[in-house]
Amino acid sequence: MFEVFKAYVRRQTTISDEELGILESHAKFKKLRKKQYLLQEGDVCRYHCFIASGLMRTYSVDGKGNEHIIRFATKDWWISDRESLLFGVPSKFNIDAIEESELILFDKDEMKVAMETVPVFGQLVTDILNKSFVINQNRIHEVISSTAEEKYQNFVKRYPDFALRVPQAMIASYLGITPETLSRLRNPKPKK
Amino acid sequence: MFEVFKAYVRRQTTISDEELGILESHAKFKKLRKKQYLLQEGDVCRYHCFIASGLMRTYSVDGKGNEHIIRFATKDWWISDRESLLFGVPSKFNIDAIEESELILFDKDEMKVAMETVPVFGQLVTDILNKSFVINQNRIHEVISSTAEEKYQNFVKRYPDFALRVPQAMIASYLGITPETLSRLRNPKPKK
DNA sequence: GAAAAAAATTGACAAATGTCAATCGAAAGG
DNA sequence: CCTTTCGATTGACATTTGTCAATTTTTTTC
Repeated sequence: MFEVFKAYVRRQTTISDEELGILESHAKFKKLRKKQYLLQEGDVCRYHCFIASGLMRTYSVDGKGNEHIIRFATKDWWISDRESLLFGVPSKFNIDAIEESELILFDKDEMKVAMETVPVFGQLVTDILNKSFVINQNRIHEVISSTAEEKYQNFVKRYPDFALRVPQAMIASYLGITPETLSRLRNPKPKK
Repeated sequence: MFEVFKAYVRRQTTISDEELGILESHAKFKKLRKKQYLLQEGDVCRYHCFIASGLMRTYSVDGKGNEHIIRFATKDWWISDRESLLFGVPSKFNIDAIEESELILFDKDEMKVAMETVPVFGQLVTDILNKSFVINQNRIHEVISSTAEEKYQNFVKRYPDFALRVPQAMIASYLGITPETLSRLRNPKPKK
């Protein structure tokens, strides 16, 4: 399973086998079935998680029992609750598997060591953080400036893969609309 | 003006006067009157900007001429268009001064040098990035899961200062609602 | 492949938010 | 001090989106 991670890192940086070995020495592995939790609300997030295969989501559950998905993540993406991880506070979110998934976990402290010991990896992680920031910024922009329909169109364009693999109700949740509204966007009334 | 920046850095890290001197050697200064641009849509953002005083905003203008404010920033905050800065692409956003502002600019490349030469500063900047990520994540969560009223209440609670200094129409724009809707939230119909 | 469960659709209606125009009030400039 | 401009409010109405319940369709499980 670590091969996926190696390939991922090699694709983005120039790194030696020795260095990859160091990273592997800090890694733990985990397999999740559909619907299994990686993190539950109230828990403290301890790991930076790399997805070797599968499909995951991060979401909250509000007072009325409604789920709000803030993020999907799939192969070659990282997932964690950064707020909980960074500040050691209980997470507001749940993370679970939409599809059976294989994960590579790096403990918070070991991650720090790994990033310092293998600077190219540290740089890679910082680059990811920068890109994630930009992606979030753009999502904020979209969500405050677009109609439900535009949001859905953009979602399909940006994440065609998710549009196929994720149940519609979850996409609606990610977009901040109800499943019924999304269904109606997709099946407009015949115009006459 | 650099004193504000020094105080800011000293508050967050242990840093020597020599190191602060190095940082100063990379800094440029800029003063903006109300409504003056720091960055205009289409331009490439070249600087990391620290706000020594004043109040700034980042926003886009859509096809209908409507503004969408994605961020306010004030004293001791950083502002830039990270996407444009990072990737060298034309910015989708405008940045201008809501109030007369004093800025300290660090050119992209010089910033990199500064962060490497003064590691505590580098760490500080990375920490800020991490925190910004978390703030954005929380904003996304809020905007997909809250009503207009909740968003406004949270805004006032989180940024009481902005709530006083920023015109209501801009707050509405930040929240992704119309000024009329915000006005009505604030002045509910007498109930009988 | 039948039964059960989950997901998506649809209808009728309610609630929230947007649009446009008019008015009011405050404050900024000459 | 007056006038002009900008910001905020309000009303009437349109549009979008949500809610709830009933069906239909698809997928899963045995």
